[in-house]
Amino acid sequence: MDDEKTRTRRQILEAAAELLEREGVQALSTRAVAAAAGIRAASLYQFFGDKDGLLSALAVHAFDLYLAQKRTLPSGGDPVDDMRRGWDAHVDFGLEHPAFYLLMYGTDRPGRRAPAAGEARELLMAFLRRTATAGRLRVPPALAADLLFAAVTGVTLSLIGVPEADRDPEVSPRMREAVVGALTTEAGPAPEPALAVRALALDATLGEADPSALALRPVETALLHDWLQRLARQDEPGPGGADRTRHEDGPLG
Amino acid sequence: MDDEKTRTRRQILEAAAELLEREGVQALSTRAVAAAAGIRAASLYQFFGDKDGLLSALAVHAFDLYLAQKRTLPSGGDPVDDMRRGWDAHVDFGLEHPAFYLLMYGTDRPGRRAPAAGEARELLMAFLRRTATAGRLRVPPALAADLLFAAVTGVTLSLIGVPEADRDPEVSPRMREAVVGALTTEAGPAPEPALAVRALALDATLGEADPSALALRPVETALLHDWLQRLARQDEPGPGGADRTRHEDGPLG
DNA sequence: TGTACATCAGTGAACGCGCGTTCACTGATGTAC
DNA sequence: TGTACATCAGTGAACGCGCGTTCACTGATGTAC
Repeated sequence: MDDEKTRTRRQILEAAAELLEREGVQALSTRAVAAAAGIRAASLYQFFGDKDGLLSALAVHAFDLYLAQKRTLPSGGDPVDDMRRGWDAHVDFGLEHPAFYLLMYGTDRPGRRAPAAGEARELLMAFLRRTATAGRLRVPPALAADLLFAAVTGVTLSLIGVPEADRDPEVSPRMREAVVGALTTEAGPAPEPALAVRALALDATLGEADPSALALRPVETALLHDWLQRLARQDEPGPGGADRTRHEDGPLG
Repeated sequence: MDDEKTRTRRQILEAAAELLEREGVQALSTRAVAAAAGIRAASLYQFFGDKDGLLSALAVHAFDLYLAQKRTLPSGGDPVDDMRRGWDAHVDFGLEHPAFYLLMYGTDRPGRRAPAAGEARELLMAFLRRTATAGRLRVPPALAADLLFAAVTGVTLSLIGVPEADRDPEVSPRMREAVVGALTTEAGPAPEPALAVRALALDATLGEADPSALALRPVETALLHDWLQRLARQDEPGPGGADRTRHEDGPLG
């Protein structure tokens, strides 16, 4: 019986998803979703509480699809290659399911991000911490996550906004390489890793260690984290060697 | 009398703009806008035809503000520095006027971009063609425009979605430098400009020349344009020298 | 200068619509004796 | 096995609301004679 209810719930969500992809977000009235699912609008309230609950459940459903697709990616050992694959998978998902993507990452209501987006970010952060531990990250994982997020959603949303025939297929790969190049270091035993990279790798490793097993007291560890992050931000070689000094203290930084 | 009508129209738009910034897009009902402007909802139909006309006029108004702010930027001669200043002005505008920005670049209705956005892109393209003529662009202007647009809107929208206190001030400058580095070449008389840069500079200069003054026939000129663009895309030094070969033929390109 | 008329921006009231939501109910299913 | 009862998913109808839009009208303004 409970199984049956779960199954009905899933069927409603699948009908709503189909409607969403076919006619867009604004076609998702309670009546339209109910009709698509073959029930009455009033019945939705037993499953989802109210319309917001329905939309949230739909966003979770969308993230499930997204993460399921991502999970099929083979991990090729090299974290930077994994980053590229993750980028491409993200953009592909957005272009294959634009309505879902807009529900997940669109800007209807900024700040009111789907809660499931938090989980996706946590997965990204975990990946970036591992990358930092491997000494392949130039910047702190949180900053890398912000930059990757901004770049990949910017690319995907702008491609979605353009008719398929008019899309320049180079936009995504070029942005990907520009960002990957700015965030990561070369593979191999790095002939003399920079100070920042070493600080970051240590910081990430420290963060994963059991606090009670460290030779430092908590307050000392916290201070060390702070110092390492400051070192990490201090001297990273910029991509392409562009002159950044004149702009580092602009209105945003 | 016509002046007076124009003035009233402007006052309605300013009231609508204030309402938009104060309460968001969805507060913009015809009744609410009319009340804010001190008139009746029915009167709006004399000025704007219908609600869509009001919103379009509001988007135009927003772009006017945006371009007015951009026009105050001093041009420092160097096109790459101008590109940086333009980036910062864009992000600043978005963070100062988030509701306007969402109306202009948000993703409520992908594809249904405000027509005024086309003018803004044309300004960007003109700037990028000049940059290419100066031999400072690594890629064709249209591709550069796509990349700049995707990156700067991605950064701005993602910053808008985060509470002001939680924003990392490094996100925008770092993305800016990554993209500027990927799109442009170093200043100075470039000790041996790459083939791509020379091809692009020639292509841009050709595009600005009077066709009848050229020694080539139209069909020859068109073919030359094509060849130059192919050369331009063939060998650009990637930022940071990241290994791109394995990914160039991915699902997107 | 004064009067009759035309113009038209703006009004007030109402229309019909789709929406989210509520609620008493029905009828099938499961349970207790 | 049979009967009476409890449960509850789903129903049908209605509620009130805010919305975009329409339209006959008003009254101030400008114009022609």
